[in-house]
Amino acid sequence: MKIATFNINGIKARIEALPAWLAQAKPDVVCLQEIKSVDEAFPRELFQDMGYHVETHGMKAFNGVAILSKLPLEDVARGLPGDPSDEQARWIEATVIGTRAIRVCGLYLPNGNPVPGPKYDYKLGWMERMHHRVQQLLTTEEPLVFCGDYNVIPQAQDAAKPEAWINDALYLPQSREAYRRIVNLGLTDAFRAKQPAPGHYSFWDYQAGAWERNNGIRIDHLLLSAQAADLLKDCQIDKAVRAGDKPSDHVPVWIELDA
DNA sequence: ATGGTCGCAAGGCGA
Repeated sequence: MKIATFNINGIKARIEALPAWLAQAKPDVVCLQEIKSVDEAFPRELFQDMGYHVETHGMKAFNGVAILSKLPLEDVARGLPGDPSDEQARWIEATVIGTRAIRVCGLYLPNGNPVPGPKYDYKLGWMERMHHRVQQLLTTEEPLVFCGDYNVIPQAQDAAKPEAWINDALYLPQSREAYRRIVNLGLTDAFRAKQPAPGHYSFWDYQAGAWERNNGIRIDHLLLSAQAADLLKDCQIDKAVRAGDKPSDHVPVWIELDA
């Protein structure tokens, strides 16, 4: 089973590039972030016609996540538990029914800039809520995949210019510590496990020729529970997508599971 | 230190 994560930065802007990538990469499951659309405006028929079940958790203009799956989805849940006042659409879960059931969580973790301020406080609070949700799900002992745009650069080797990020919410020690606390619940960073060499990125800013200079960062991650990590066969970044027509500033990252 | 570029949606915010 091939499971991908892709921050598309707006479904309207990616209405051609996303189907083109799906047709070429043929993932079984895709978690999308920043659909920037309400559920009613999401072009679900386009993806249904390509053989995907479509579950969205959108909102007007910003954020928004979705899961596309060629396999049936069960027990869909929307929103990260722990704060009923949180109206931002950043979390969706579903169980994918393949040869075995896999719980897939698609997430769009808050950016957190500028620091300090309420946006950074929201990021850290959101990460604490995610820590709690991961703890809860781990008790099920199901294979779990937590994938999405984490807006965290885990280590210096995950940035072309780590020194440029030292005061940024994506790389501050507190951000990386909160990320590490989640990983240390017992999750495996699929890409790091399969591609230990530095210099692989999933995001290049639109500004200042970041792509042309390969000034990237790795912030899109697939974290696997032990039961899912046992099934891990491969993990790749589809870097070439960034050089395509009208690209997102992120590229897809995917895993192949023996399931 | 600043500005640089996109997307959404129709002015400015978010990244």
